[in-house]
Amino acid sequence: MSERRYDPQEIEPRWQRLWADERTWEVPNQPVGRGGGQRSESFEKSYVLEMLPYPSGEPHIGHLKNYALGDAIAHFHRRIGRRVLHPMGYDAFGLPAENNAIKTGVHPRVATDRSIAAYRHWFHRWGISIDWSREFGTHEPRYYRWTQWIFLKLFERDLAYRKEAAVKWCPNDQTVLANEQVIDGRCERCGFEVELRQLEQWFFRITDYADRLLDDLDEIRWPEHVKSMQRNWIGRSSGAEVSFRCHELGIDYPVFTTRPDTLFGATFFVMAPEHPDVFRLAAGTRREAEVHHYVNHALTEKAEDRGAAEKPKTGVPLGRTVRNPISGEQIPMYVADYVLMEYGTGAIMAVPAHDERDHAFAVAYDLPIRRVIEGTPEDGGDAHGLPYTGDGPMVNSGEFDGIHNRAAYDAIVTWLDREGNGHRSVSFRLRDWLVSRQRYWGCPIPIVYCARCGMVPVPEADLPVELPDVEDYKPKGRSPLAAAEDWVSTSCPQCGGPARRETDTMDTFVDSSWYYLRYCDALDDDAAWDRRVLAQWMAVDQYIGGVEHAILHLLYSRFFVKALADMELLDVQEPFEALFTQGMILGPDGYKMSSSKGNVVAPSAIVERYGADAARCYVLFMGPPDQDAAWSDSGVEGVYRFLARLWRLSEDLAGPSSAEPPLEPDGDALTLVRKANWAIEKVTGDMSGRFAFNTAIAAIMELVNEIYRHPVADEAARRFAVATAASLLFPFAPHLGAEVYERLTGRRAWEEPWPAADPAMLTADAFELVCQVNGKVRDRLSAPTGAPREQLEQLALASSRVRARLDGLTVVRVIVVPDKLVNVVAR
RNA sequence: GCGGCGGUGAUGGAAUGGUAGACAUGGCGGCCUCAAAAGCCGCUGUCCCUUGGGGACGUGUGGGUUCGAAUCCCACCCGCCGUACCA
Repeated sequence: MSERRYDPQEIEPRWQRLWADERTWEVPNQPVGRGGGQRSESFEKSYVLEMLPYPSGEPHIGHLKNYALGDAIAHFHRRIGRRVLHPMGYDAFGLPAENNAIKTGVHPRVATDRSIAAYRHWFHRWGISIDWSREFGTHEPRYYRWTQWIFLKLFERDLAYRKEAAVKWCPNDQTVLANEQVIDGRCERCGFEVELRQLEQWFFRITDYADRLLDDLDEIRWPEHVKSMQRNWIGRSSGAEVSFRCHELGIDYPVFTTRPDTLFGATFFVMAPEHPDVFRLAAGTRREAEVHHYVNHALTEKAEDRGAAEKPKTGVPLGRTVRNPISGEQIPMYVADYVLMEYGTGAIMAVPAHDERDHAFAVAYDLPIRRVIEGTPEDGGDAHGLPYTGDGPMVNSGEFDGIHNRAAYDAIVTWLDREGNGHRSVSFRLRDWLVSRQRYWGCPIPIVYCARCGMVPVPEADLPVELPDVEDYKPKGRSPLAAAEDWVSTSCPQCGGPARRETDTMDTFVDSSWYYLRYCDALDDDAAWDRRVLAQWMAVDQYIGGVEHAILHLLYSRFFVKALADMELLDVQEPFEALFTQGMILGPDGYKMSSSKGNVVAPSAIVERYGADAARCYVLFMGPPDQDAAWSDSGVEGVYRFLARLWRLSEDLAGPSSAEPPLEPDGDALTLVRKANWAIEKVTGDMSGRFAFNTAIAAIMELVNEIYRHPVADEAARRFAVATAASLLFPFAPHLGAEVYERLTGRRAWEEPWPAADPAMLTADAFELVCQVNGKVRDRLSAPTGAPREQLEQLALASSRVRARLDGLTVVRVIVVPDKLVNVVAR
């Protein structure tokens, strides 16, 4: 054995230099000629993409896992003959760089570019196969020029609009937030409790796409839990809108209900404290003061307290009544904080007999409870207990009595429609996307305000509206850009008169909602992309990232693609055909890594100690890649030992002779050749379809172990086995894979087609026949492969161990599974 | 509450109707060495029979389907993630 040691610090930079010098991973676009430009038939494309990183400091271990995963897939796709697009960029705008600027005075651009340099360095050092010719940061004017262009396209189609609304405001970050950025009533970034503010802001009309965003989930290969999160978030429920008329004021109040069948049971009516008509309704009644007091209290209450699950129901009467359109009775109106302004119409019909919340309220305020659906025990419903939310025949419902409530549902909606009192309706939980932010480090919104012309879009030719430098980044409730007077003050593109620029910037999720489109045509300075070039690559065939983006980024991107498709700017309906969500790497203590816990594992330290290959292999070997797993130092050492074992084999066997399998191997050589073919089959299977990288790597380990177990086998067989191990390992540990493969074959692993197993080597002459008696293993015998069932049965019945178990019993039946087992059933 | 996912040795995990525990970690023993490191080889689910070998048990719990169940079905317990006074 060699005296030299496996030294990744020598091997890895050598290959990295070669790949950089030769630009190995660059893939040019196909020329787009007149008329043509569609995807060429001569190759199958594969767009493999990991979520782009937000550059902050240095990459962490989660990045390593993300890119190790994507790179393995990209390499595998290349070697099975696909043309692979595997680009990289940076999600470079955002609050952390800006907050850092406030603290240190360093311009966010400087800090961000420094981080980008670090990320780029490490991606090279990890040996990730990236097409660097397409790299960009979303903070570069050559990119955000087109972000602004998309904004204008949305504005043109009225998909971007400005309106005043009660919006979520983070008092710490001094900016508004999208609904999706509020977690449990707190800012997802800093954890401060959000406040409601009435402000005029920019929105994207994502709600126009709610139905398609929901329905098209069925068309994409995404993990079920991510789809389910999106379905939840969009929250479609179908029901009816029903009008309740207040005669005293002569106003119709519509409510949304999913249970029009219970309309006869609506015995009171409740409005949200935020409902704009609450004060108007109470005005002049003896309840006026009480209503004011209640509403003011509700509006100042913290979101967290108000939403508390076990909170008792409170509310006050408005002193008015509305008419139940179907029963004709006048029912009292209330204001209560359990009704939400943001959902439905901000008012509800209350059916205490068949809704838990309405029931609790009715009990607290002694309101009438009228059952309209009879519960039946076989429906699982208590025939007497209320509230009853199950199904059953209608009662107390006039002409609808006696029919099943599901049938009554349709009948009542039809009746409402005919009488002009309501109609079928669908309600969504999804709100429009609030995209403006009162912060500096983001993409400027390309709009100017002119005293004469009003809101005017910046002409396309004037893009980009460049982000100016400012002195003071500190947020003061308005964008720091507002202080850049020279920049704000401009002239109107329409009339030439004095005008002022929009000083809000865009939510950074806007930047990342289309970056994968730009990669396809990253160098195009005349357009965001050429539709024909986009057609060569889109959609992304495999997207890989963290589950934390299940709603925000993934929903916004889907919305963008649908909106752009409607504008005939691209030809797909979904951006990401398949999605893989990786699990988190936890600290060695099993907790989420955080500097405050002191359990952070820095990839730089691991790579310096064990090399990039060992680090990459280990994060893939830890367990199924979609599962969380705790870091283990001894685990990475084990993988390093495995790589070193393979490397030492190549030391012994290096040389110019071939690594072709021997023609007619026997004995140890045959065992080795078979094992190598078994590994090819196993790794190929683990990588196609499912991403069982952990078991793929385990199979290569088995192969290497087998080679060690047969040190005196025929050299041709050993060379073939080692070269095969290197070839299979290449997608996971590209440096060592290339190194060993070249030593044995003189060729480059990435230029080789993926190996195909020799079917003749996948089966042996004999197999181990498992003999069971009544389902329990009693013996294992060697039997010839492909033997007929009768022969296997006889073999098993001849076994003395089997016979001993059958003593005194009668054989009832014998089950034979060819090439596997025999089960003797005896009584 | 609703939706999704999961529960297997000391540990990460493998096995998706056919030999439970691949592979790796940790542990124990051996070889090499003056010694150590590295490396190589072997053993390692639990309990029992006092061990050449054999037996029983064993995949959260209880039931079911099946010749055969970690795997399929029903009920329950526990954990994680998302969401929630959504009408």
